Amino acid sequence: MESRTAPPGISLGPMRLATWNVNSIGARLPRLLEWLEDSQPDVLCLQETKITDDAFPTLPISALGYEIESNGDGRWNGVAILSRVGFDDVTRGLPNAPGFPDVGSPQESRAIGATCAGLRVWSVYVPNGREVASEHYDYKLRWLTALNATVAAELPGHARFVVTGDFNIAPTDADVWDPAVFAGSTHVTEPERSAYRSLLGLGLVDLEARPLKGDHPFTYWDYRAGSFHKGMGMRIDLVLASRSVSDSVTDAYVDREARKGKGPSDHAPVVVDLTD
DNA sequence: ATGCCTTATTTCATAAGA
Repeated sequence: MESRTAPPGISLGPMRLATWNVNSIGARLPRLLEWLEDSQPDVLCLQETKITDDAFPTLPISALGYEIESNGDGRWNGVAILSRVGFDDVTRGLPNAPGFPDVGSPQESRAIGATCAGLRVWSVYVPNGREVASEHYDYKLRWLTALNATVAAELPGHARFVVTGDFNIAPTDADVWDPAVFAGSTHVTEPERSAYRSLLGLGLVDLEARPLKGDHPFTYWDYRAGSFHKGMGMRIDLVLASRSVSDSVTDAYVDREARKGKGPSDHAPVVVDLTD
């Protein structure tokens, strides 16, 4: 497919952007293909693909008109971007991300950036953190610092800029089904929320999607204990956008329908419609 | 008090997720 490159300041018409933590693209492929046909995103950011780049199921996805850029290391993690409006300037990994378990260890596959029809997009899977005061939590905060640095470096040069994906941060207490349950847990601590607010401080806007049902735009529900049907969710999949992008939003919603039925991911897609 | 579910893999058990 021919790549489309937009000159600075020129957008190429309406665009549907989406993000979805699919919890294994191998297990989710039938649901993903069905969702692509139904929802018709122009650009889809994926997280937790859990597959190497070589093994990525390119054929059935390209048959629907999408090009694929992925950054995967196999069993865990893994991110990708699907685009039917072309790719430019693909970046695998954050330029300065720490490794794990040591800062100097190889970088995990948690970020991929690309420019699609003039929109600079980062698909990110922020580390979980596991337990506060663990090495995993420290790693999460270091990783978020690196993400802040990347945004600070790139945002000034890209009027149309988005960083989206699974942030593993609930920005406020309203973003979890019961704040009392999360007291002392990761995802809600002040350092994590401070890292989120730092991203906003750089000039990004949190495009808070509307729920298709109920009052809470949750994007994740644990598989266990009937959490989805009881409304026990969290808003941790975010779309953070530059002011230019934010000003062009015509709709943004959480597609909770994708969380229903047989073999769903534990996350729902977030869909954002943009116009000129 | 804990598991509850789902995933991939070093598979009939484990690690990880959030």
